[in-house]
Amino acid sequence: MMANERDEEAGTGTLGKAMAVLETVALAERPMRFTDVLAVSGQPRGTLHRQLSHLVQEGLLELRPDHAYVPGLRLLKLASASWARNEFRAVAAPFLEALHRQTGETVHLGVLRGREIIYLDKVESRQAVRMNSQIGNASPVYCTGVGKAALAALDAEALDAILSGLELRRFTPQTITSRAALLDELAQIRASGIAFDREEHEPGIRCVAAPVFDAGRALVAGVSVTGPAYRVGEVQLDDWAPRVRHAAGGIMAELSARLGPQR
Amino acid sequence: MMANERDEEAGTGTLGKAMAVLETVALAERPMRFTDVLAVSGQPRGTLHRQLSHLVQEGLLELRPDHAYVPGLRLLKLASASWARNEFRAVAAPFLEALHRQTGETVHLGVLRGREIIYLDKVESRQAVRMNSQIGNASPVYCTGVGKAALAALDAEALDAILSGLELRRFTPQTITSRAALLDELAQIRASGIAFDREEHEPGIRCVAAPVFDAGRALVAGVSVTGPAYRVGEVQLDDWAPRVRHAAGGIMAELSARLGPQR
DNA sequence: CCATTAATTCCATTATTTGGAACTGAGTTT
DNA sequence: AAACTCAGTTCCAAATAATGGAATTAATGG
Repeated sequence: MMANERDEEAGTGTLGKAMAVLETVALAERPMRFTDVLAVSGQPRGTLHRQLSHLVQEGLLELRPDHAYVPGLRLLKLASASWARNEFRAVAAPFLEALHRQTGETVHLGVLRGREIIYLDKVESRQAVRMNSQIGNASPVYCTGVGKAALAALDAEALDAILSGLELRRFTPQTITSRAALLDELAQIRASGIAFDREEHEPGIRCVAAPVFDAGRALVAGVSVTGPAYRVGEVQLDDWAPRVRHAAGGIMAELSARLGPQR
Repeated sequence: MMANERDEEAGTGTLGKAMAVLETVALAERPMRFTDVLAVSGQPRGTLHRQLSHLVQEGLLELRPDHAYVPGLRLLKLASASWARNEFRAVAAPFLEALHRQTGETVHLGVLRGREIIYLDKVESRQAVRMNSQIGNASPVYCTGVGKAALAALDAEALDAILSGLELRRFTPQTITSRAALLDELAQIRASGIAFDREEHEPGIRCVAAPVFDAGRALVAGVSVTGPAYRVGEVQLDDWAPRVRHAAGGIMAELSARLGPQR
């Protein structure tokens, strides 16, 4: 109960510890003050204080006049470059747009990182929600379309490494919360090449996804079309499935064509 | 000529050096290999190699099979949180949208960070360019509307600190490249509360901007409306100026109302 | 296959981080 | 007003991690 406080990487080395502190603060729901960080970081006062000071000095955090630490702008600058120059994203973009044109709904591209899905890109259905709040967002693997698609592309060993110790938290009544049921589902996804999310993560949100992977680049990802349940029925999802699979196939083909040869 | 290779922060401390390396790689136009980084980092082989390894281990960089270092996904995750939880952005968002509705053109919110403007948000004119490629982007202060607006909000001392040693590189025939001319321009902006960018940064792009600042929060920023020269004449810019100034005023009022009291 | 360049590993030296404790200063209670 | 509390900051000897020159191994290409 207290062992998995920072279960991803345990923050080894000076940089690792600094990043652990940064992540704690940056991902916190609300601004944290020194004592708040101290409570969860498990580090001595002096040490933590210096780490925070260094992070502030580097522009990764900002210290507001009211002593609250908030994420700094340097992160944005770095991430912007990281996004703009991401080759995988660039290769996939036209396929995402095509898929959006065909379906009219929101299209996502998500990559597996550790035990999470990170959304790399999206094409919005309209500008309703207005922003790529989603890009860079981390979501669970086991209850999102993209996540399950990505899991299905893994070999047994890699899959086990991710699932072992992963808590299958319930988000909605449909969330898969048993390991056995998840493995069944993944087998089905492997067979059909298609993953569905039937309101398993957010109530009222459905989605069809297909895996995208590339052994040479050790890349495991997924594409999906997402829509509100009132507009997108299960029949509609089935109908879109081939297009989603086709887009995924196109991305993979393009990947090996564009990036493979020169490997 | 070789002194200002890393002129912003000189990367002191272990974290600072690591960040300097990260920035070098993340902001590079193209993927860098070990030797490429070595050439510009000015550090011994062993040292640099370990630093890069640590960055890879932390997910801030990725090492591709072809030995090229590329920005890692963890940056996106951190930046996404940083963006989503930024209070200033949240306060400004409705004003940006109003400005977009009034003008129909692209609206930007940019913040001064060091000697650069970092774009915090934008509302696109249409989905032509499709993505917030701009968000997190760093642009020069002296030849963008938002940048000049922000500079005009600074006191003499702060302004001097930024301008001293800043190279006024020419981007277009209209770029202001003399310090004196820039100071004149800033005086004019201070007087009128409005900054123009008359194709000074990118040919064919014009913009009106107004400063947004808050002494209490040590925040210096700007809002702008940007459009292509063929569609947006100088008369049009003049016409929009009051609205832009009004939006900037609204943001400042809201800032002190929402965040001021509880300081 | 050999020559050459690039990438990685090694390890004694050096610099930085560590962490317990003491200090400061603002706000609160007696 | 003095005593108390709590959050934040500073200090410094000991422990730890980073440094960097040189040797080793892997990749490239002629």
